[in-house]
Amino acid sequence: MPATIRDVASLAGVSVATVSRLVNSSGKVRDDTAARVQAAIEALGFRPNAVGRNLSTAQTRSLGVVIPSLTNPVFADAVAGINEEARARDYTLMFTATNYDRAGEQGIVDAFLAYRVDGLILTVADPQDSSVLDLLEREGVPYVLIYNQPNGKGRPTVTVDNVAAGRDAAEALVKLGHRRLGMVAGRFSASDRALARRDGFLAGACAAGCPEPLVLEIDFVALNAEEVLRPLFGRRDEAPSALFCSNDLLAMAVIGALGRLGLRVPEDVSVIGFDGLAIGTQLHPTLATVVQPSREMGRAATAQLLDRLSGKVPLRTVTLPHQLRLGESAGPAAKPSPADLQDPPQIEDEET
Amino acid sequence: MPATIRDVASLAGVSVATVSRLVNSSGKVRDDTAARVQAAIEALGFRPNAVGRNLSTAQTRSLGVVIPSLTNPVFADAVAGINEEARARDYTLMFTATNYDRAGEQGIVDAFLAYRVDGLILTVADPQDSSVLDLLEREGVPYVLIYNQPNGKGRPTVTVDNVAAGRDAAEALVKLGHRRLGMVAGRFSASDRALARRDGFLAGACAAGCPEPLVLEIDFVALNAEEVLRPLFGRRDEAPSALFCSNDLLAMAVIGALGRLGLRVPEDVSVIGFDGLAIGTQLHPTLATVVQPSREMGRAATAQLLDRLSGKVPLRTVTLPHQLRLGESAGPAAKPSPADLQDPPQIEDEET
DNA sequence: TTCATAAATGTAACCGTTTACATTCATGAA
DNA sequence: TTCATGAATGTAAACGGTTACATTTATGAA
Repeated sequence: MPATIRDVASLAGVSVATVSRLVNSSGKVRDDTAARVQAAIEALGFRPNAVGRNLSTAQTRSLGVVIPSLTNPVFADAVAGINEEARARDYTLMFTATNYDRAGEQGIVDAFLAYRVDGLILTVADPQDSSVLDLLEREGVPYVLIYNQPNGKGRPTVTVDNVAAGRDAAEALVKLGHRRLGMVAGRFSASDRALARRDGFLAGACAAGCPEPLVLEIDFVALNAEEVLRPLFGRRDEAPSALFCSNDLLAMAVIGALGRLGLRVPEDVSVIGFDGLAIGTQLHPTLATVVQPSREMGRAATAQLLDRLSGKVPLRTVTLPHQLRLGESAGPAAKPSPADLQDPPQIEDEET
Repeated sequence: MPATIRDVASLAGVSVATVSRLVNSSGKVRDDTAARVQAAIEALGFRPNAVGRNLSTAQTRSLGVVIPSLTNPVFADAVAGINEEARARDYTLMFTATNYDRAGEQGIVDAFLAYRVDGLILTVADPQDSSVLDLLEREGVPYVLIYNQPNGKGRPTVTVDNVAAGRDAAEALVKLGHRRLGMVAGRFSASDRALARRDGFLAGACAAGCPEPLVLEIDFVALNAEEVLRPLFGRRDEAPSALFCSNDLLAMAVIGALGRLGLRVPEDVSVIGFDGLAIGTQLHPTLATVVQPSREMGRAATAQLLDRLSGKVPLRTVTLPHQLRLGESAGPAAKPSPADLQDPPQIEDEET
């Protein structure tokens, strides 16, 4: 129904080649002809059909974006960055969320490949062992991961150093005087980065000579932080005085749950999250967190992919700096030295 | 480079038509031929090129999604719903956020039209006066709005009744004993729905015989709720005892700011938000809010659009039910009548 | 004026599908 | 065996652009 390039050509009395040249500024056309063609274009409301063009040029100027979920704002932030960069360069985004459904990844990528996206940006469940990524390699379709932890396979990723960040979180808590640390995480099976953060956190705690932190795995969807935390704080003397949460959303829920359990943050328990969600700075107490530059990560991944698409710059793994933001939710441990002195005896009593 | 239908056909020793019939189950092909073709498909790793198909069939099985921002989880929720429904029906999503840039809407929709999306789902700045929507009407491309408040122009929308919802919020607060109400909103110029909520809220307050609530407009991006609220609560006896926020994110920031101002929620000030973000139920105090079924709105809009695309069901405006969720952040007004008398002295005590 | 040259424009094949229509093949009744 | 019939398959023309190459037109030097 809409006008085609041929309609324009015949109305302007020129050939389709001339119209194409004008539309794409891909060749010279005399001023008066250009005017005639332009008039025809406007008269017909001609809008070049990208499908035809894509078929002919064998590229679509579109990118596929695959992330686990939009429910966690951290991904939304990354997509915002991707969106900005893509738009600036006149690329269009095909988008989908997998809802952490590992099998679903395949179907989605299949669809994107059918649409012949020029490249993809994804966060997958397991980059070490991903049939989707294998497929992309095989088909030679360029892609960049985000959030996924770099890995032996040398897959191009834009991320922060999750291990180091986890260690930093531990060190920050230790510096505040905490010794009994704990970690609350979503399902590790769905998040290689949460796993890396845990490793770093445990290493940091260990290096500081703390007892091995307790690690709690919480189902993110059927979230009931209160129930999960209650047993942990049954005996205050054994309970952790500081909790590291694998993401900010979880940290917010944990702070809420602690409040409902009658525990004050940070006076009774310190909490530090991960992500650096903007809303964290608005809460009371403000949320201590490890900030990762999500928007920037989205931008960087997109920029890299598009650079690769024009020119042949190879894709590589980029580690962006994370940053500790010590909000009010992380405070000094209560009575540092007396507590430390009293703890060991208690423990030994128990053992004997 | 990838195999085409012709490659498959010649390898299998059949015509392209047969391959096409098999791939799309659009005609009969004998079992043995089918097997041969199937083998060829697998041998070559043939993946039908959607671009070619789209050109030929003049439809793309893709939808354009245009929303103001992903930073507010409420939109992310809607997109999640859109995503689910689209995926279930084998449609692909082209996505972009406008960042509340009204002029940008045009470029985005132009791009989507160039790609020949089969339909669009959007939230625009001003549905009353939108060149984008006019364009879509003119081109006959089906679309459904979400969040946008229904309007005189009869544009198909999936939303809640924002006016009624605003009124409900006012009534709920009044029922809790509050009389001095206030509202905090983002920029009305960017949100017709915030405007509608305000209208309803004011109407509700008025109907209950309350003094006209103060309405504060806050720039959402350069958010500094504390500065904005401080003057308001300088004189406690004149300050509102309950605040209605035009969205949950804002409500969370407001609660945080009140905390920093030394005011307790809900003991000193009640706060009620709008959206029903999931995280609200995890906070402490839990967030009182008007719940709108965002995910469902996304689903419904998509379902409607897709129904329209197959079959000729006309598009219409759907108003989904909202629901008051009275969280802990909204509590009874402090000692209705005596408080009014005692408040001023208390403040003066603190000041001296 | 003539001609070489460059500028402007046109022609038509091609990109990878679908599909109307034509053709061939298999089947079973006569 | 023959033939009508329906099933299976093939042929070729779209779809809406791009672009290599051919052709025409304008320009200016001789």
